[in-house]
Amino acid sequence: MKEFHLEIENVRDFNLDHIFDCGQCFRWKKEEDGSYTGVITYFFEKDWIKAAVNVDFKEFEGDLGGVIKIKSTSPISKEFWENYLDLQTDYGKIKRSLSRKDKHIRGAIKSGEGIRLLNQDKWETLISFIISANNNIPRIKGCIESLSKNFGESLGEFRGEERFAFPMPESLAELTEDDLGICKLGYRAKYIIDTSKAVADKGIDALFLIEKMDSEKAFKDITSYKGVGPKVAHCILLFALGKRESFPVDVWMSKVMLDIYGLENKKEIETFAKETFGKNRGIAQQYLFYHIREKGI
DNA sequence: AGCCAGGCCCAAC
DNA sequence: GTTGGGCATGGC
Repeated sequence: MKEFHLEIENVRDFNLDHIFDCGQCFRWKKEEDGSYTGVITYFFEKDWIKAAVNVDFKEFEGDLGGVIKIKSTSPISKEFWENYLDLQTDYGKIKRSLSRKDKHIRGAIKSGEGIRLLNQDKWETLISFIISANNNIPRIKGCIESLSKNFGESLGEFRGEERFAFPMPESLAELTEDDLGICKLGYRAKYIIDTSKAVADKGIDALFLIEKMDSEKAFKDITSYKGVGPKVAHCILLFALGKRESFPVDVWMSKVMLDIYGLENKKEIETFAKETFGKNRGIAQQYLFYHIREKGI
């Protein structure tokens, strides 16, 4: 099969393990050589991109940044990757700003210093985080792979495995709960069917409209989909709808915020985060999430 | 066995 | 508007 190659140079504040293993995405898998292989299913500039992809990163000595090397089964523009990998954002500046707050966030930033918040596909992220509710990350990954294998388009073999795109809204919308049984989604199956019908019905454009709304209105809109409560909504807003002021609080965040700052409940946590970390508190959240999962308490 | 996981829905206050 | 029970599945 033909492979398309692309390189992006002069990249800083970038670490594949931190980016792909910090809980924001579920379809990237580490290879033995340290690169990551995954599948991109993305509605970008009025069309679906579907490709199996391998991403590698070589960092230069000293302070010279590094180069991202991308191989994919179909051609994908540099503009796509700059947006997807959030390369236009100056993370050095954000980290310096957050670091002024206290030693705790400084420590968290140090353990996940190469984190970048991806700008992910809206549809895939919506369904993925419905699956994430009251679930654990390895099983979430399994459910998403199963959905793709059973109901997504085959992209052929890439690096020794047949790869599958994430299913289209119309494909999931026509399924019954019985059909979804093989994916072991549990009680989330009916939420996924309901939400898929809504998206297939309203069109993918409805998700793009949310991106343009202010956070409060966007939150109200996204929580109208079945299976999307406050926490899942914040994840989708943060990871796919450009709302870096979203601050998801799950059981891990509750643990770390209690441990570090002594905050007992969700309302306290949200108020503190807004006052302390400001408009980029979603990025601060991701450093903290990575930190607690990496180091434990 | 029982507890937990990037919680949500819905009925009952 | 807030609270609490019920909920599929698999790992530990």
